[in-house]
Amino acid sequence: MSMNAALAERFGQIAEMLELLGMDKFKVIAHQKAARIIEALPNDLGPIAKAGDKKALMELDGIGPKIADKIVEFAVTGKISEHEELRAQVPAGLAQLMKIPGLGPKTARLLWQDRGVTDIAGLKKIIDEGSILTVPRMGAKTVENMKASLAFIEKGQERLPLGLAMPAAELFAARMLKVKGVKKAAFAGSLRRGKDTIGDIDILVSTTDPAAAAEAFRKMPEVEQVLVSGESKSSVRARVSTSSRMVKEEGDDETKGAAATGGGALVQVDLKMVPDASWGAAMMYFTGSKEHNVSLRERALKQKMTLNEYGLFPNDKEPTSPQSRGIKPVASATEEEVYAKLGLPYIPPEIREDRGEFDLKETPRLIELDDIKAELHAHTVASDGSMSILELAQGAKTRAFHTIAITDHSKSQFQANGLKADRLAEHCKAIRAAQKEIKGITLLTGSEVDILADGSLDYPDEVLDQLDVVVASPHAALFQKPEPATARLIKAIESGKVNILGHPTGRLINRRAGLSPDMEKVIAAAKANDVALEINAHWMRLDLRDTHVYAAVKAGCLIAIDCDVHTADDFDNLRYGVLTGRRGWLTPEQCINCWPAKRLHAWLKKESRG
DNA sequence: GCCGTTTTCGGCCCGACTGTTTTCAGTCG
Repeated sequence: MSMNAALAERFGQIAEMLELLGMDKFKVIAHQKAARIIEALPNDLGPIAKAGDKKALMELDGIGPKIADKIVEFAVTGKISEHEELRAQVPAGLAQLMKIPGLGPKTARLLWQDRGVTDIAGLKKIIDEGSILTVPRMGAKTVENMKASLAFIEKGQERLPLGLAMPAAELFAARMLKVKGVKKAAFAGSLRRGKDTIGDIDILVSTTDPAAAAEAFRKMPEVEQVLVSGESKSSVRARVSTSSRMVKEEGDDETKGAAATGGGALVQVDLKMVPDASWGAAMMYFTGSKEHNVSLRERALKQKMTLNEYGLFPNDKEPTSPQSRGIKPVASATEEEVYAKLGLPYIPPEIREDRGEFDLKETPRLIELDDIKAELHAHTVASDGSMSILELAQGAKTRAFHTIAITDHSKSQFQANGLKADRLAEHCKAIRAAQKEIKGITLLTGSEVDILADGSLDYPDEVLDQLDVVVASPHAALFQKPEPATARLIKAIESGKVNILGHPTGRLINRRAGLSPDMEKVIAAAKANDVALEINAHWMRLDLRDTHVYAAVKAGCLIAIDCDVHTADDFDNLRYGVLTGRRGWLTPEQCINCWPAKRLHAWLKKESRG
């Protein structure tokens, strides 16, 4: 585990334990915030912390003198004394208790101090005995809900990958649009912000008939449990497909798919209903992030206004909500006008993370799907792809790309039928021959060459020199420690033979953590050597991840967004790569796939590479 | 514990829903 991850984990635990002890909630929030900030940092805090550079640490938003001290203490001793002391007081199993939906810190504390419950097993015991009913505020219904939530978390609830959640959310929204009275329907939440995984699916509708919308929502075939159902919101647990292709093919046919088979993943889906005049304010509220919204509301208060999901209102400091008293909002119908009245440019959803977006003077021109004009990472049947060279070229041409690079695996990927040098030479001939058969798109010869554990490349220089494009990627030895991983990637970057560093960490979402190199150093090396860092657009990879893209973009490093095409459907993953790029504030200028053919081809031929 | 376009002290977003309650606490997003 990297130093940052270990620190974030400890601050998260400190926050949890303080909460369980009923300590000051703002101290809790401060530690939660510190954990979140540190988790998202691209660079390793180790060197700064070991040097005792408190001042540098305190420059980070949310890190003050006390937390800086704790970071230094951890870097030097490997421990945080406050963390150790709290652990001696609070049973470790209580954290698990708080992960049960509906069971928060107050209840966990009550169960612990009143009944001696210290973990989930203890909770189950008093549920079975029935003695839980004598705990204050514990009635039969609460216990029933608790049992359902226990069953839910025992199935192991992973966050749902973007590529599975988005097709499902589009299906739900499309259905809601057909319900009587519904004027608009869209998904919001972390899904709209393009996060790589999501905890639940948020659907917003504007409607004149909330009761009809709620009923249609609860009766959808995927719904297995209704959690909440009120006048303006409903929450359910629904089963969604875990085969991304199926949802697309399924369309709006409600009889097939996950709901019928019982497969798939169980996910919480929230429906929020608002009048159409509140659409913009509601979209902002429901899109988040929470941190972004808190900042917006604080900003509103400073301007003598108050912001909620119904609109931006003058702040008359009355205790009841302005909309309930018929006060007319200053802005509410569109997100643009709400931002404008707060003195802000429109902020794209993907960057609403309270990470500098409030300093923007105008809306940044972030990359869009249609900006992408080239695919530079694709496999054919020569290694582990399912398409021929011509089929691949045709697929790229259909998407109006001007260029596609054929980059099959190198020899060490024997399980993927990687090409030895002689086969690669033949393959390049075949690519050049295919070029003669298809017009309107440029075919480039290339390889996805393995970066071996020591950082050397899987082909000798003279082989790489023959190729138009070299994508270098780590595939094996993905459990390396951060230091050798950093050296490995930098050695590949500095080889002078590489155009693009492919899926730099090798992570697989929910399955494999991959490498944890010092990304700040990798980014600096890539910038210095004019190597582009890839955002692999496959939803199981999204590697670089958003925070790495953000750091790379700030450093002026070039980015490639590629689908790593193996089958025809893989081209459709591009939108996830673009969303990840947008989360990193990526502009088309900094993304080589957006460049005109001439500029891209000239860049690939740069002299430093062969 | 953090932070400053009122502030270095005194704040720190806002509303919906549920279940258990006789008016509200706890949880969630």
